[in-house]
Amino acid sequence: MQIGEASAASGVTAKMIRYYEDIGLIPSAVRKDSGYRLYDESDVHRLRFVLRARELGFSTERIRDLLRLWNDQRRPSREVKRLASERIAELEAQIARMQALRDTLKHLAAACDGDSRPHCPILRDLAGDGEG
Amino acid sequence: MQIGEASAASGVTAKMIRYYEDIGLIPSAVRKDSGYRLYDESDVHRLRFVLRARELGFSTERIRDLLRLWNDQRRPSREVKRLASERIAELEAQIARMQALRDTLKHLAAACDGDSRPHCPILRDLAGDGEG
DNA sequence: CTTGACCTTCCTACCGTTGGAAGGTTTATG
DNA sequence: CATAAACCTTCCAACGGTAGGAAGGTCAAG
Repeated sequence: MQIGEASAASGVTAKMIRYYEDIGLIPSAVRKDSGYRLYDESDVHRLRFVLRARELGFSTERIRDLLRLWNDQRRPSREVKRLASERIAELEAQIARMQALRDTLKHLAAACDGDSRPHCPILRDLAGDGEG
Repeated sequence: MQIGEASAASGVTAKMIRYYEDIGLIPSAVRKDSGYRLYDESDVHRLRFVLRARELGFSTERIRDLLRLWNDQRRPSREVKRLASERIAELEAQIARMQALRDTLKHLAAACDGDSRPHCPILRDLAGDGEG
């Protein structure tokens, strides 16, 4: 099948398939005489794997690792679990950071009247008026 | 003061100060005969405002809005509060998305033995083996 | 033979930030 | 006065991941 069909079957856009090939995340596709890329079911399977890993927020480099482990029949599941745990830790850290921002903004917003008058604790905070 | 001192006083790198000027987020700095940019306390104050807004994750365009409101003595605080509320909603959405990812990964990681054997529910999920 | 869907490569942009190269200016010191 | 070193200037490129478009080649059906 050509790239369009592989794209439809995998959910990865043709643009991204070419990009993934370009950066070496997936092997170079076989070409027809015309230069068109050709894919088979196993390529589509791999693209779906990449898509799912991206949906879970793994970076390109981590997906590279995951693909390598996927292809390695003798992998220790320990290594896969470690990558997942690292991703979980990243997510926890990001979540905590965002929750802190949200809480700060909520406090500020709660203190702001939100009417037609100019007085505003939000701007006051941004301006650092309560800092030193 | 020159850009280096303004940078140290505000916490915004000289690189970013030039960039903010370039995109019109802050006004063009006055120049010495040598071409060096010159700043005063109010410039530093504005840079700190921008830095704080960025720390809270506001986009450049939102910061543009916030600066405009900050400078407008007749602003309705309603508008500031609305921007903050929008940012809170963005954060809530991002947090929820990341929590969902984290939970999925936690379930998968919990089901993975993490030993020397190759069997791995995480790779199984990524490969979509349980999808159709 | 033409239409149109599909493909190719290459260049551009987004966002916010960082790095570096190549060169000019200012200040302090020998 | 010369020189070093700290500072500044502009310009160009990169990061990650994705998207858009231009200019052109290919292939099937009508």
